[in-house]
Amino acid sequence: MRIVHPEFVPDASLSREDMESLQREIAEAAVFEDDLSVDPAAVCGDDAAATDDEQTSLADVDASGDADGEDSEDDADAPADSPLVAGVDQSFVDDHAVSAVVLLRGGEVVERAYAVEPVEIPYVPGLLSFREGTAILSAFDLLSRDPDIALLDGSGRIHFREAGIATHIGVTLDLPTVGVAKSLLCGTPRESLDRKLPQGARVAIEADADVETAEPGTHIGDAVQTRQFENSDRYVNPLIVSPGHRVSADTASDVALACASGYKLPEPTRLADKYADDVKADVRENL
DNA sequence: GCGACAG
DNA sequence: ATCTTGTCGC
Repeated sequence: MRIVHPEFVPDASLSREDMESLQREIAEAAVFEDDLSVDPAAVCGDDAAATDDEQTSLADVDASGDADGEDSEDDADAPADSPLVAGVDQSFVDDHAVSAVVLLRGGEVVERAYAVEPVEIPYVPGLLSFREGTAILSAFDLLSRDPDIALLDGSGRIHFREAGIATHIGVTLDLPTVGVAKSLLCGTPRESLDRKLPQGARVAIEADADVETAEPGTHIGDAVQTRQFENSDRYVNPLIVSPGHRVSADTASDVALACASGYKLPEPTRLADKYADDVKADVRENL
């Protein structure tokens, strides 16, 4: 898909100082309120408007792609009107980042693409998008159509400068995005997360002194329990969900929960994670 | 100097 | 993220 804001494209050659100032600009351009073209409740297929046919595609998806793999399948027919949801995740092979994007419509995978780009800088908390952003944008460029919304691994607004990877990519592409992280980068939960939360529960995360661009107390995201053990003493840790761009904190969590399918990770992100991992084998050779 | 932080 | 055995639970 097309880059709407070239000035925000992540540049790993920038100084840490310039990266941070760019993030402040991105945060100001970001919209942390709903501006979606779709109904959050219908994002991941069957719901109230439950359709009909269901088939967990397994042998319909193939593979292709090289230093910039791609492969599109136009079969799966889910409600043609339901939103196109993208799941994005990265894996690494030597000094290269593999970004995988999976497109779902009504719960069915309709297209996948992945891109491989050399990693330029090490991982630095708060600057993740400058390390993985190039690969992500390359993968998005291979898609044959534009998603209505995308779920990315990592934070969005829950970030020191409210410009996590989901926000950076969302603003650059002017695409509604949701950040889905497995742990909290910053901010303070309104309630302790050290206890077993029931399935579907959400605990607000508010800005604290670590979030330098927001007034303390601002609702910047939620800890969301997308999955939980029922008859056990053990428990699953909640996911940390936050707005990337053009979605509110509540809607971001609604989307994550609507895409929950029995696993901790929402289906889009879960499938992208698996795809990114599967692709690693093929990528190792073409290097 | 100490603390501290997505993937 | 990545490297890996065993273990728990449905």
